[in-house]
Amino acid sequence: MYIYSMENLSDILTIDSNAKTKHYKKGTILQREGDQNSPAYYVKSGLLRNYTIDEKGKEHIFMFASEGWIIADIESQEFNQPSEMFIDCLEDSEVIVLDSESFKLENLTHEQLQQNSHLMARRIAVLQRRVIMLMSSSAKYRYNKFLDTYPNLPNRVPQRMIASYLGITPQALSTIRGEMARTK
Amino acid sequence: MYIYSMENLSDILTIDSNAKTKHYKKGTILQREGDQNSPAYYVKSGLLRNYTIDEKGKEHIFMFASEGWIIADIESQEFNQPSEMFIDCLEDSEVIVLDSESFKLENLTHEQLQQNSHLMARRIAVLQRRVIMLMSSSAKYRYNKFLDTYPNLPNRVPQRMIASYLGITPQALSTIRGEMARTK
DNA sequence: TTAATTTGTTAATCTACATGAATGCATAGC
DNA sequence: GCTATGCATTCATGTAGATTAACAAATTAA
Repeated sequence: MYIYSMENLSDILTIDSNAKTKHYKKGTILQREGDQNSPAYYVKSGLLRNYTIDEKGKEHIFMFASEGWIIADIESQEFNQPSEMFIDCLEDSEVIVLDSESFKLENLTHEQLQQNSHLMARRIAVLQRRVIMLMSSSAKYRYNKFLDTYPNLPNRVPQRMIASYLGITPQALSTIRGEMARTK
Repeated sequence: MYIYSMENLSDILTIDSNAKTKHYKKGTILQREGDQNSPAYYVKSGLLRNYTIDEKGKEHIFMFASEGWIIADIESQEFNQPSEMFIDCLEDSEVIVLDSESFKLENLTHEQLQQNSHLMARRIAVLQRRVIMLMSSSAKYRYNKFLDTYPNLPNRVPQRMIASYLGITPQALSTIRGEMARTK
């Protein structure tokens, strides 16, 4: 699974000329664990997230995708396996659904492959940083880094989901915020 | 930075026909933080690792690369920035050094780009799993998963480095191993 | 060979964060 | 509009793993 931003919509439409914009209500689940041939979603407006649910029933959020981002389950696409993750809408959203077929590497032009490689390289960079942060930084540090990196998200995303993204409980995040407010 | 395996050497040589095999002694540092134009390394024999060092001077290992793997700093290549990571030899190693120039997307054929995309997709899958594991699993579980996934590495890699890869201290890993040995 | 350095183990203590529960607010459904 | 469900906060308690330190075994250097 990955997310990346694209310069503009015309790029998308050369990938899949059949692509149509769809409107989804907040809370709509676009993809479930177990789905086959999971498509990619380009977000025109609104906000999506993808996440897994572990054995204990706990959600773990990988990524938020707002305007101009693509979100997809790269792993299931690469290995042709049923998806292990969920994608849903945190706001009413306009989304272009890109058929999994049109995203297959065989169907991409040289240019599109290059573009794709850049986007994947960036995705790798983000994931790598996140691994390092999880291994070496406190929850407080990670939260501040999150605020720096995605300054517009905190207004739009419930705190329990930010906590999930950071890998801590909502209670722990609340405590951190309390401390920060007091220390000022 | 990423690592991936390649079917055979001929693939490599079409990428960089000038590539020569070099021999390095155990402990040799191939790349340092701050290096520019970091190349990719194909491991013919031996064992490499890449890692960062944080503000407190602590090492964090991203990956081990044994025979047939490529290791490189994708992030620094993608953004043309000085590398933030180290690469060194854990054993005497035979390595093919692939010039950063020959790895630029502009110089790759359509086939090579496709190949590259597959490898990056896999790398993303691995990193994603690692993020999830760090967020949801105990050190003990992660260690056992590591043993399952890389059964030949524990003999070749010192424990403190396995601990570093897992994101725990050597003492914690030792305790876990002690418990496992006792429980049997 | 001996000395010096690195490695792995064990144990005592400390701390960041989890868990569970109670409370006040906001949001959504009817 | 009222009720019910979900969300954020706070507190009390529990625990995994960090830290510090001491020691034995293995490796490297002289």
